[in-house]
Amino acid sequence: MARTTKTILGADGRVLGTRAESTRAKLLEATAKLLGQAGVLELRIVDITREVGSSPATFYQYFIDVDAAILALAEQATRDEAPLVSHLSTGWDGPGGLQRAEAFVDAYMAYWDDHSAVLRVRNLKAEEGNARFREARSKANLLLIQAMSAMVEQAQARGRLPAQMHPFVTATAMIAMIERLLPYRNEIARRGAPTGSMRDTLAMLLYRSLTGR
Amino acid sequence: MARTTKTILGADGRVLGTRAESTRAKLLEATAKLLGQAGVLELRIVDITREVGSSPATFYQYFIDVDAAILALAEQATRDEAPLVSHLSTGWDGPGGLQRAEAFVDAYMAYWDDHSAVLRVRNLKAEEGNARFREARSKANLLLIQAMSAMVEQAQARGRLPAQMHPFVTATAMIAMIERLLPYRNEIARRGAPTGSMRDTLAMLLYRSLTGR
DNA sequence: CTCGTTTCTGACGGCGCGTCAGATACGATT
DNA sequence: AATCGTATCTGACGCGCCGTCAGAAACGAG
Repeated sequence: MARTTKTILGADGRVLGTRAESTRAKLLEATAKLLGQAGVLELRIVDITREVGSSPATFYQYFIDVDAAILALAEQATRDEAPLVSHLSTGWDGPGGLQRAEAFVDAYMAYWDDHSAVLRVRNLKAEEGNARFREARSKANLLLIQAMSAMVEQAQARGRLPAQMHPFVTATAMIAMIERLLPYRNEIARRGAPTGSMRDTLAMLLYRSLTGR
Repeated sequence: MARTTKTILGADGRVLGTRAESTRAKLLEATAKLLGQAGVLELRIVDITREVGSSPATFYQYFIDVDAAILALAEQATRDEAPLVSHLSTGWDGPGGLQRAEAFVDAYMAYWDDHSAVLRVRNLKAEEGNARFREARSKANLLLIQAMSAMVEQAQARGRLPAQMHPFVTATAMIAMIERLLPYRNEIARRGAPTGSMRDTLAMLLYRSLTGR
């Protein structure tokens, strides 16, 4: 296999110069911005190019379609997710375990806030059966799920969690829960739940389900 | 407030005759079908009407836009979700509690399978900030969340769950977890997790988090 | 069979899509 | 500084879907 340098390519596979790279970056930025303002369904390539002051034809020099651009953004998000694993790999046993769970929830919430629009679309497409996006999602969560699985296995070995809990499934469920609950935040606030109760509850649920304590 | 009979109305608010009602139903059915086959992003009104063998103009006699049709489908799904509450209202304490949790998970999975495409779009639009869809989602889950909240409160009163777990947030988190995990099913299966391990794990997580046992 | 009402549709202007051939900007070379 | 080859950009086009309207067709009450 050829060594993969991180050279960025255009839609036709050509290597990009500096000017082109900057244009591509601007297009991605505009895509992310519009995705956040309206929904995916309203996203128009014309609007993206208008945003950066160029022509629709330019867009197609960098991405074969909108999906390709969104996928690039999703991969960017994946890179930002990796550092979160540091909150898990230390383990949550012993004193201060719950605090570490809370720190993880905080970090995950911040991460999600930064990328919510893109992650939403990534997950939608993954669920709709798009292989590329499903792959992107798997890859993004892999490290976290592995770390959480290890926590479950350890808790099971110590007899704190029942054996019929499948570590991988449990870990995936935890990610699912936290991923999904964040969009509900406003709704929960509207119900009059005190600020921070979401963080505390989520941390507690993770802590209990992963360590068995 | 006037008594609301379940009269179905057209896009202009007129009362529909039998012929019209059947056309409307066919359009909804076609919408659901296409939504399941491809994604929302590929859903074309022309295709819906082609499916039914009528003209695009007909569609607009019943729904002001695609969203209106999807919303109607979502409300249909809401009606189908209500019976699930019977699995919760009996409580999961005492012997056989875990089995009841498993029965609930089974029922929820069946429900989700029937409506996945519509629910996916409903949730996407809700998360993107669409008020009508957010309302539809709240309403759909309300009964389940209330029942789960009551379970948490009871467990807290008995000292089985910590007080800092907010009942409403916990309940919402449980719904979020189960809702979200289902689309991962294939992926989980691909990882080699045994059939049924997802059901068992999910049931165990719900059981532990709601009853504290 | 007639006629008023309900329901359907053909046809149209508008707009975004994706593609091409040609225009423009760049920067290396002399 | 002028030239030239290449990298990058764009105007313009044909296509298909959108959403609307005026008129056509189907219905059913009498």
